[in-house]
Amino acid sequence: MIIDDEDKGIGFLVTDTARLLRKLIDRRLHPFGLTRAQWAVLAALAHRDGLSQSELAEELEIEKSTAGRLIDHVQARGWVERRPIPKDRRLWGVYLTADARPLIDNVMQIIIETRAEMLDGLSTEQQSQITETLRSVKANLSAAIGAQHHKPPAGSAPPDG
Amino acid sequence: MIIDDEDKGIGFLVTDTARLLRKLIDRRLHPFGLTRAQWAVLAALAHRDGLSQSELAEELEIEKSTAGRLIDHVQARGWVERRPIPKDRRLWGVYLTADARPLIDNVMQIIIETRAEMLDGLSTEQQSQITETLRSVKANLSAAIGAQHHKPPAGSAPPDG
DNA sequence: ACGCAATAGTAAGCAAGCCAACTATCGCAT
DNA sequence: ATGCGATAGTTGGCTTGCTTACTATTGCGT
Repeated sequence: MIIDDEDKGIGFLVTDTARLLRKLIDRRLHPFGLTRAQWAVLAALAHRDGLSQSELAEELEIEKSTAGRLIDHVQARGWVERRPIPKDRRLWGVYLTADARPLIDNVMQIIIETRAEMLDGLSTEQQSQITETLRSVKANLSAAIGAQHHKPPAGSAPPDG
Repeated sequence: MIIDDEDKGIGFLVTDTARLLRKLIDRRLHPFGLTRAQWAVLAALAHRDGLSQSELAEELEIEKSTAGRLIDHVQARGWVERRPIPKDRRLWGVYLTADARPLIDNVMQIIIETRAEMLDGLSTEQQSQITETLRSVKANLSAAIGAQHHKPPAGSAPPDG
């Protein structure tokens, strides 16, 4: 039951790394009035504009409620607009505005620089390996969450005796 | 036509992985009335009991305000208590209660199982590599944040407005 | 002894993430 | 065509995280 420092393990390492990355990027984007999460929205739309909110949520792998609020923020800043989609009145397409374009170019530079700093000292080989490994881990976690979704934890609440 | 994970980069990969991990563990600990972040507090104290709040914050690499609130929660649940430290009246030692011990044993099992699922299919070699690589990345990020700390963003001025 | 900087902890405010519950709309089956 | 389940989006509530600002206490230098 003693937890070894070294054995704090990959979980803590991933968590800490993600937190530091968010902290760093949030600070660097702060002068632009932008957060990392909001940047992800703009980046996704730069890749493919006009996604519906649910498509955006799926793309970013966040809940639709979270996506909706992120869109609120960037829309309030004037970088994005919601347009109704005539075919289905439930849908709202999210589109970048003209204002967003120069912002994206600027921020993209910062992101690229930050990525370089983050990966400083890593060999190309290491970068490929960590990418591949993280993809496996992510897939494992997705599978576990999916399973959790269909069947609630076996040990916790089986009142049927 | 799902957008390729490929060019999203290691940053998004780390972020997504951390988020999935948190989601999974939060769900599995929910029956215990515990979150992943609160578990980290208990785990740290299981490793070394009686830390002050600032020491705990440093150990967990979070801000002391965040740590304070986490302690509030686990204290409210009765798993931890704050004891004044006579030598310095600013300090509060955080100690596990007797109630926490069996909980920790139970949760530890779940954490270990989850870790195994997360790492399923990875070779020992891959596990060592990702650990080492993540440590480098984390160090790079810490360095960047430290630099940011001393010298506010001088080079990158926001585009007017 | 006094004043002042540093440290420990708290509080308030904001963003982001989750979940659950709700409304509106759609589509399909009867 | 009607009604009902499924889907899109919103809202409210909660936790975590950071930042900033505040109080209390300490310790050091003069």
